[in-house]
Amino acid sequence: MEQRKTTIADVARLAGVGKMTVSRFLNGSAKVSEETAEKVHRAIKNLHYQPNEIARSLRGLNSKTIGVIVPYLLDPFFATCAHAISTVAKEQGYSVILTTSDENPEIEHKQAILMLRRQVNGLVMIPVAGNDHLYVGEAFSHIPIVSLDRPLAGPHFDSVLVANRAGAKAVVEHLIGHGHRNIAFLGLNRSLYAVNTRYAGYCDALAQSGYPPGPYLDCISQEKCAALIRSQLQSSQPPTAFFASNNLTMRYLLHTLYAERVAIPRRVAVAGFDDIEMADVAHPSITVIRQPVYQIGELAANLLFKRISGADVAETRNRVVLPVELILRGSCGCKARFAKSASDNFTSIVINPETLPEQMPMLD
Amino acid sequence: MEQRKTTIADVARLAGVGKMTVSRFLNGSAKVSEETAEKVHRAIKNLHYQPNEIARSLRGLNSKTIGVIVPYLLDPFFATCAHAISTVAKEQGYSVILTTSDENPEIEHKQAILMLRRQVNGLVMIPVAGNDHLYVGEAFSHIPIVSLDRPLAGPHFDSVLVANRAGAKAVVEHLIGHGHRNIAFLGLNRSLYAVNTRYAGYCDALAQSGYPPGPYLDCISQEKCAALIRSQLQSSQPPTAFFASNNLTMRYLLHTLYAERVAIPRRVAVAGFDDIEMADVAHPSITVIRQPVYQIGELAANLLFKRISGADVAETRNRVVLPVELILRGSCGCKARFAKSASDNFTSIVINPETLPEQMPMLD
DNA sequence: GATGGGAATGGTAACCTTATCATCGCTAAC
DNA sequence: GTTAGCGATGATAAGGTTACCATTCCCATC
Repeated sequence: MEQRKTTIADVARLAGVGKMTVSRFLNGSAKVSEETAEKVHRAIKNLHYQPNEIARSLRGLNSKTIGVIVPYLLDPFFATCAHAISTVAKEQGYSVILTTSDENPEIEHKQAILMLRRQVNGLVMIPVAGNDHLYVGEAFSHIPIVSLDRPLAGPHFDSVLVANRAGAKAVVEHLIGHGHRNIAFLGLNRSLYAVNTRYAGYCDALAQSGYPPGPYLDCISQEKCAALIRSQLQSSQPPTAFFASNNLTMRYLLHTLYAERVAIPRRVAVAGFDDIEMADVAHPSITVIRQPVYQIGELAANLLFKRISGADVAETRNRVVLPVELILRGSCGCKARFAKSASDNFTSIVINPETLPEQMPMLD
Repeated sequence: MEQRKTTIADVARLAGVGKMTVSRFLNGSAKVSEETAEKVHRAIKNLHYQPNEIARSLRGLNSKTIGVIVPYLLDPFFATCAHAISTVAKEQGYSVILTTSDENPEIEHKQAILMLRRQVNGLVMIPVAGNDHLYVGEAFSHIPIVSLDRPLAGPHFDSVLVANRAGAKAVVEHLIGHGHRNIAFLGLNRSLYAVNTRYAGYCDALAQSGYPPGPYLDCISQEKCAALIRSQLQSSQPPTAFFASNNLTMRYLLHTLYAERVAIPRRVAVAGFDDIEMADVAHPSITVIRQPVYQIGELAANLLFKRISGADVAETRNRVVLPVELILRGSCGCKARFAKSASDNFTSIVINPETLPEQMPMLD
């Protein structure tokens, strides 16, 4: 017995007014007399009427919806971005259609098109690595997109990035300052923008001191990564420091070093890019580059809504590169200490991008 | 120059056929001749036509959309659930409208109603603590809801929970087995279902051995929590073990103990509910109850789609209580060792809920 | 040759809302 | 007393799609 939903017509009938009057009452788009308003209000209450946003979207120009595509929600970095975007959207009265691409170009493409069909007013995405994203230029020719964490080509697309290269350079410089010159790099797939850009910064720092790059450990899986680290430790010229280029590789690294009972930082020093949960309570605490994760998502969302409102936004694309922080803790060889509170950032050095935009291998 | 979007009528005109033929071609709802299909296909390609899902939803009975409400995405537990739900929805061809309630009843209410207005076919939610949720019974009288992590009252609502009480009891029993009898409990707001239920299990275990409950530390903030722990340590009868009832309190606990240089497990033993990232590489590794987080989300989504498909689901409500695992690592006093790989679960004991449903303070 | 029936296709209405224009009643101004 | 103007309200159409029914055409059947 699937009864029909109550509509604005039902309300109008019960209140003894026209549909338009009800609509006006709901949207406040024009004045309704005190008396009529009362009648309509009562009718709405009695019928438990809820306006149909679908019909509203169809009629109007605005679905009040944005799409969000992230690779995963399992990674705290992505989850935090998604949270920030969701929060901004809520404040703006927009709903979020969220999906995960699983770092798979086909899924991403399919989901992006689906969002288009759902008439989203804009899209915030972390584009899948190694995809050319030609389709977005075609399909989203009239709908703004903001990418974050990774650049995205397109005439009216904005990107929010961080000082990957400068940050990596700074932390590796710091390791060099501690006397290290054979520093291993833990990375993932080379097609990942962040890894690649950070690798460049790592090379910058070494080159600046006249050293060659150390070994590049491609951490496809935890097992593979552990094996690579172990073989490095047993080589004739073992690295004296490891630089993990993101939170995942840091986890692999620590896992392996703890399991092998390698003393940090006595035998090998450790530093990473991307702060990880527990980095401050690890033993020793971990020196990292911290990204302003929440702000990245927040800024991306704000840029999108600026485009959506169509205000005074130039037709040129924006690329914002945010500074990062070097958080000096114990694993690099610095004197370790424990934070007194969550907001105590240890020794923190702000790293600004050298240049805007970064002179980095980019996809466009 | 905002050109009108191309519609099914444009396609029909260009292909020289009726709208219905195009619709049939798109949906495969009826046969279309080879020749016509070809014409329509070409027209769609030429015009870059994309069907309007909004219009489709308005006409049909099905928006192919579900709503998801979680308190935060910053907590890995919630993020993992959201990821699982998103994945299932994707497989089912559904889109997800996701929002965060920020553990705020008013936001939750508002967002739930908004989803209703957007004609979602179902809702998966982690209900805000301490809210009676009377409104969902009214508003969602014809739309299925599945709650997870926390129970939700309602005639056609399902819930997915875990063996909170039995799990907490098991891990506290284990601590007692190590000789502890003064065990402090780290909790959050008492209105949180999980905390409350786990506290009951903690009391069960102590009572079973004839011991009174230890101090309840209400960890409102990291600072507050640290202060409470410190004062406990300095009391005349300091606890010899700490039980952290969720991942957040565990983080606070470890942070404080490390900062205070308290030897684990020599001076105090530690165990928790909810596995945390890095628990296996912490120093020592942390004994916890692990919840099947991803499966919770997955199961919740599957239950929802069973309701949506309206198949052979009885009108009675389901309450599923999943088993948890006791992962014995070093912090409880057991002989520590390191996992060889991500899938190596150390010593793991499956804890089944004693009874179904749990005999716990529930909201209905 | 007439008829029945199935396959392919088209026309129309409906989904629910809001923009637009029209209407009505009233007051203010001449 | 007429009219302009304004405020409140209503009728209609449009937004893009699909369910439903009608139509057309052709072949098989008697």
